Amino acid sequence: MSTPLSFPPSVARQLSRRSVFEALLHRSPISRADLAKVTSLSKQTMSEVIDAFEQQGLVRPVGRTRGNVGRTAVLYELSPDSGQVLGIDLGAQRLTVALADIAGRVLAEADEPTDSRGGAWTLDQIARLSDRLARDNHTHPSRIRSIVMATPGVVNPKSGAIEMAPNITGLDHLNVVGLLGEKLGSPAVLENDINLALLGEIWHGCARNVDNVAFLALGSGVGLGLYVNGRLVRGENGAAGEIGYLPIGGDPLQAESRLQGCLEYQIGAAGVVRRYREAGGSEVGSERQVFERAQTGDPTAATVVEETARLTALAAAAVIATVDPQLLVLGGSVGSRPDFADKVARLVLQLSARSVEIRTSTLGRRAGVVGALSVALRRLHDEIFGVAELTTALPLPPPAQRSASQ
Amino acid sequence: MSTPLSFPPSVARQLSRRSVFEALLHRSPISRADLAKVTSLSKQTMSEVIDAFEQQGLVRPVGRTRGNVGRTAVLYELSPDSGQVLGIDLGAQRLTVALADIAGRVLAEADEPTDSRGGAWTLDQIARLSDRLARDNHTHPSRIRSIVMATPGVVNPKSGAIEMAPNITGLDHLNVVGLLGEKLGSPAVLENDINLALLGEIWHGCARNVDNVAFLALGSGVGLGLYVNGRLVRGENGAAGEIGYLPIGGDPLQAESRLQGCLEYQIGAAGVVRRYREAGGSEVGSERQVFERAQTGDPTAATVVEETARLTALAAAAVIATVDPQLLVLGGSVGSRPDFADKVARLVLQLSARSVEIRTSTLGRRAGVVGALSVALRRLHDEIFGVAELTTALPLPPPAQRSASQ
DNA sequence: ATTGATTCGTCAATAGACCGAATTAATATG
DNA sequence: CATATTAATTCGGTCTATTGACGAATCAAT
Repeated sequence: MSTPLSFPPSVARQLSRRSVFEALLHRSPISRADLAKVTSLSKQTMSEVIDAFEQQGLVRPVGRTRGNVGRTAVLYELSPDSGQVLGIDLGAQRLTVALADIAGRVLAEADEPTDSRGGAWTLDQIARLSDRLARDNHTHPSRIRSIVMATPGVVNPKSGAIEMAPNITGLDHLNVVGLLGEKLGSPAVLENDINLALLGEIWHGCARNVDNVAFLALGSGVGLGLYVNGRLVRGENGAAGEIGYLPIGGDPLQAESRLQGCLEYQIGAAGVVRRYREAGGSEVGSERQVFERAQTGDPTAATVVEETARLTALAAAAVIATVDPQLLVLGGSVGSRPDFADKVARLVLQLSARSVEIRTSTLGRRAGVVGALSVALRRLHDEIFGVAELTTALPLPPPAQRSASQ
Repeated sequence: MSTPLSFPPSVARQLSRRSVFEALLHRSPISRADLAKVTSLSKQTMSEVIDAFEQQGLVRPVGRTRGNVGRTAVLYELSPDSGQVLGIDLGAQRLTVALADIAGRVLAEADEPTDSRGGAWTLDQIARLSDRLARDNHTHPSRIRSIVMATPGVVNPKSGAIEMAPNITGLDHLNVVGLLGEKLGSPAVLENDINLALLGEIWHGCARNVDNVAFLALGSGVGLGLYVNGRLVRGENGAAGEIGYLPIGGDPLQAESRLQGCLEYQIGAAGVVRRYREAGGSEVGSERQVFERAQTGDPTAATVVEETARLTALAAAAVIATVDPQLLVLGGSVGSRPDFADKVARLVLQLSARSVEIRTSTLGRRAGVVGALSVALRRLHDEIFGVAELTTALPLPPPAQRSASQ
């Protein structure tokens, strides 16, 4: 329970390093004098810290100031080759990989169709694509120090293993984290794709600087990412946001509802197609066609789309009533269609007691990789400058406690 | 943005003090030698810290060790009069007040019917009762250093003001925080009563040591408290957990639904009574009688109760699908009825994809005050030993960032 | 070209905080 | 009563950060 480690004076140095690093992260080419001002550390301390950083290869000089009165200052920035991170988005159709340096500068991105054979083939494909990406960018895979992969399905927050990956075959029984880390030579972590898309929107997308966000993704399935109090909500089993199981749109005790979720049975891609067929619509290959036909005047399709929007809005209203987010982001291949998102937004505002801001995803299918990068980056930073042990709130004593005196 | 204060070596001392305090909190009569072991600080440092604490009046010696080989050690405990906190639960019917010392030992508790005139009378009543409680316990109101009050309705998380208090008249337009703090002579904070009941169960009740809890309270109204990632979820407007507005149990666009909430219209106390009347039941004064009649064989009442349980379970299932808690606690005057809770629990397990532990509140109507005490205590601790500025995660740089070199 | 103002960065001195080792104090045990 | 054992203090040394003084490098003006 109680903190196992002592606090030698070096915590102070650790904190100093941390705040210098943070300043470097945000105002990159910067002089030691300015760093001292920003961090309100002394110039002296600053020189010591920067020297250490430079010896470590974390930081490098980039030119000097010019034009100002007074002596010129040496400018520093985070060294791009001091550490890199890899983000992977493993989708059922598409595999995307991106590389960023320690300062969060995105160096490169690549994607290709996912190997449909699944299992070990998929892992091989990931390794190959990542490797190529690194080499094409004049860097070496060994520089990569943190890897995060977005995957559909439920990721167990304790073991980090994939528990249900409906659309990618043969991954549930593999030690994906272990194998991936081994193949790529650095620690890898998995996270649900919707959660990472949400984090992507928070870092680079439409949800910047918002602390309470709900991300509703509607595509082949329906899912929710939750960001509350500035932190991702995973849930006890990693199953937070599995709103396919919301008791909305049908009888939740029915067989289909129990199997794939009451709501998902209706508004998932398969559900949309089924409802269109049941309503007498002609044969379609995918849910996309239903939406396209609705736009070109097919009344049956329009009704199906309308009902889909209504159910989506009900789900959104349920989430809003439960967590009261500041912002609702609509995403996914269906959810981010402008016509559809508009309908949903209008309905949500009618349904909710208080008004919520609603936006559509700006990163689209890139959201997953970007989010993966952001987590990989954060993990790397924590590894170098972590102060996790110090941050926990003072736990209150258990009830049994009674005064020893009197 | 960046940390405004510097880190003189005294952060180290602050952290040491903090961890010594924590150890004192949990293993109260304890010697300096043992403290040194537990915190893994040196005996030397420990003596310095304890000396300072003693001078400050935070700690006091209580006897010595006996019976062991070697020199006896002086035992210390947190001094009960070094700081006290007050918890208040302002209910529509009942006003409860409790006093605890800095170590979380509950010193006294008192309650009486709420002054039905509301507004300023209620505030006066609170001040009077609190004052009496302090004096009856040989302490002085001036020793109280932190006050937290539970109140029904939505509390704005930014201003701390009551925004909707449906059952207590004349409080919404008063500066309750200010007046209360003034009357009682120390800083006061408001929090929603269900949120505090949840925190009460987490501190002293049935949800100890659980990090993801949903507390579903069903009484005159219906509400939810959410505890996620070890923190309370308030929502952007303090309206998280307003599940009366879940689109369950009726048409969410209907006038009643929009006004008081779709779900609440059905399963709130008024809704239960109304449904019983509509189903042909004889006249009843309160929802309680409906539940009692159901138990004594009234078939109409039984049907109404059954439907209430079903809707409650649907709401619970919605919450579980959204946040995936480890534990669901049922509370409130209706929700904690054993017969009712059993029904709901059975239904929830049928409805949810994965099994969740379900318990009923163990603190009952005390939950609110206990939770208020826990928050008041935490605020006091943070005031003395806060390290809040250091705990924020390293923010990632914004997307605009580009390398200055090349 | 010289001088002055201004800013950058280092040096040296000092204070706060920690630890480990040695020392003194107080007790139980044989 | 001597001895082992544990508690607490004293002392010396290390690490970190601050402060003020000072040299170095530049722009601006004479």
